[in-house]
Amino acid sequence: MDNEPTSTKDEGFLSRMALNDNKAGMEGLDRDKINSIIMESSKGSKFYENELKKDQQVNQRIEKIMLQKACITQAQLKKAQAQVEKMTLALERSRDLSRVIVHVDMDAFYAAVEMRDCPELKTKPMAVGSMSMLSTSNYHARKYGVRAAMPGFIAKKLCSDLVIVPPNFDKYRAVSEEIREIFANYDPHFLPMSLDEAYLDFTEHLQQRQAWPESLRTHRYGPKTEKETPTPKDRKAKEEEDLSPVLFEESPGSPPSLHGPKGANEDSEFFGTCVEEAVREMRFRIEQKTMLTASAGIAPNMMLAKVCSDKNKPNGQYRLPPTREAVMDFMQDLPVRKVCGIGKVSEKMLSALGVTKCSHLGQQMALLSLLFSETACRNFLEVSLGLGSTRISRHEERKSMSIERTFKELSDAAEQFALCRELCKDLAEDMKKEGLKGKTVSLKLKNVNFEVKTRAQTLPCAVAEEEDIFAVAKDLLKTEIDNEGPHPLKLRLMGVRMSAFVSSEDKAPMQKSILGFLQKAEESQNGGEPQQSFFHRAHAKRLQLLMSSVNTQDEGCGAEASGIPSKETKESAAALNKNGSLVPPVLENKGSSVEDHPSTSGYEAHSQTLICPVCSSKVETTDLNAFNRHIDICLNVASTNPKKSEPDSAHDYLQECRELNKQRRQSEAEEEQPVSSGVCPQGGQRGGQIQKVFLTQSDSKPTTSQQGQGKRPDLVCPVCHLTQETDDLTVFNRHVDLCLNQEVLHELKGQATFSQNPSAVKNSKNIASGNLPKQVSKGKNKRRGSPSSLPSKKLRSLGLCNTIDKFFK
DNA sequence: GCGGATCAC
DNA sequence: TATGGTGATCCGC
Repeated sequence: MDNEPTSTKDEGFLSRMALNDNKAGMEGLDRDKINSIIMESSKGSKFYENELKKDQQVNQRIEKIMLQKACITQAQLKKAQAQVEKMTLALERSRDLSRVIVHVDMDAFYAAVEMRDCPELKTKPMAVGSMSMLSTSNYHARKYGVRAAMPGFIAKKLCSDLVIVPPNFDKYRAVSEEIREIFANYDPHFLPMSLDEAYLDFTEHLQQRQAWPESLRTHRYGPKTEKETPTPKDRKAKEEEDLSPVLFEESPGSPPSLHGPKGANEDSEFFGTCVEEAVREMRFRIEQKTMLTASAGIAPNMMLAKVCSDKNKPNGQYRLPPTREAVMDFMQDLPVRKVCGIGKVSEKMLSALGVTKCSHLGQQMALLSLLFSETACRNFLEVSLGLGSTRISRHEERKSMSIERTFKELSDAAEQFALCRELCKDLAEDMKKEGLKGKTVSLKLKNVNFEVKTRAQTLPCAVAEEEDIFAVAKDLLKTEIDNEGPHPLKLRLMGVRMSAFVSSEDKAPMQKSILGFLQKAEESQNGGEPQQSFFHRAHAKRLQLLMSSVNTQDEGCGAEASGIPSKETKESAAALNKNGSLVPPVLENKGSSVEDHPSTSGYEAHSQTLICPVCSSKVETTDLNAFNRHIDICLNVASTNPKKSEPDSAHDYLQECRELNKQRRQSEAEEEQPVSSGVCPQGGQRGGQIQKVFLTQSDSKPTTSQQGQGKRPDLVCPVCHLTQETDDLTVFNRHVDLCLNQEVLHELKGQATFSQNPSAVKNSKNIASGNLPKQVSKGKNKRRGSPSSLPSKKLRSLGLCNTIDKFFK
């Protein structure tokens, strides 16, 4: 192995460095020449060296599995094969071909938008990005091997005429909104994967469509299309002729043009009732509205639809018939790399085992099941059978939020701390915008050799304030700096991430009006202090639970902005250099630790007085446990609500409170600190406990005795906006419940009605996925388990059967 | 829970 | 001159 001819190694390494012709528009170009240019441009750079290193690591992984493979006995293989067959049968039985899933993907999206808005670009090879990194390129540039994720300076070597346009994400977002409006007409619950990509379930639409008159299936040419804007702002007129030919002079696999002279009418186009016609119609409308083209794949599940959308790109579509035969046929020669979730590394590892096509996966399943993890194998088997998710579900709550920046070498510790603080500040802002609080803070560092390191710490309770985040990140950074000994850390990237969010509450932006309302009520209760109280949070949580069915401003997934901010970041780094006003944190850090920061010296509530949300009386304790007990007593009702009241989170909360109090007592017990920022850091947790106050319908608290607290202001229902003649929260809650429920019911009914009428579908797109008919989407629609997992340790220690048993269980 | 790695966009 | 940012997941500790 060590003396392998270098050519072999280079070849392997190419799979990492070189151009991958996986993307559309890369057919028939001089690969060797392109690759040699890429390699020449990279050779000797730190980046290149690091890639080489990573590639060697992959090679070692491969060596390992090859060794394991050599140890596998016939008996093991035979047993595995039997299991595979059993599993295959089970999967086969569960095969569902009844859904019509569509994956839509805009063609060279960013580049296409720029070309649309700047006609001179249309004839030129161009890309969006910077000299450091390109986001995407047009098809003209792709002929030279210029592609997304390639540094601009290398792209320039491949194509000296290349025009590089800086990205304009606001514009792309706006266009994305336009296409999403169209998506919603076909599936109000469509799943956006990024600005330019989405999955749609056409099944329902097609059922309705069968009964539609032709008029509903006729769409006019012109940028307006949507009935709401019959304005004659015909920007199209001028550019019509150079529109579609411009982007793609020759669209290789394109089916009949969208502009087929099908319609009798010159200025409109008819569409049939079948899937292909419906999808063609959707793409037509996208093009008329945005002057941009899209490609689509139609298949019985998401995995297949995604592959299909690539088949006739650009400006084309491909339908895979919903029969087992067609599916298996389709998978037969499909390269594994085409499947979402199988990347460069997995491809290489599989390739070492002779697996390059999806059919090989099926053939080698027994072997694979002995070499890869359960998760990976399950995925392999499903892929080999052409199975995938048949139900589209919107993403759940986000699990992390982060910010990172790349810059020119940064070695000065003071500057590093200053940068770290800046990142924490920005992150805290973002967290607040979404009302998030997290317990885990991670610091990410990349040194000038491109080596990446992450360090994390989990707090006993959730935080969101800049100071709290920084206190942790700073310590993590300090440790790394110290570890580097006398040498400085030479960084090229720093990032901060928050995760382990406590709950979904406090999604303030979704319901400003209600929160505003609550804020008011609460301020008066707290004597005007704009402090987030239990009252506030519990209300917010409860209302949100109810409102979540009405509100789906789910932005879908992140990863929408693959920004190329190198310029910006360099500037900001430079600014940091100059910014003498920043206290050099390294000094203040000397010998310091968390204790230096009052805001983090204890995570407990510092308030000396806590107000019970039920009886509104002051509870003289800082012990959250005691306080909770008080509330429990106040409540004195069984939480009978069957709705998921997140008992876990309540449990966690109590646990943490215990932990906190223990810590507090253990540490300097007498050191009483003032309230830090007015917001109790762990407040986010409380919803779990408090929420039952408001979720409990049978909650027949006699009086809640706010009377003693002075007159509560008039309570105005945030739904019906009527003042309620009561100051009893329980009564008021019941009223809001009724109002909300009615509204939800109304919305639901509305949807049922609207769905008969295509023009109104849009109106119902705000029905939350939470109200979808129960969908047991078995897999996440996201990336499926990384199939590239190393063979499990169990296997390495020869316990081969262990894994496979679990896998087939 | 942590850290490295892979993957998608 | 020069190789990104964000989020998710998996695996082995």
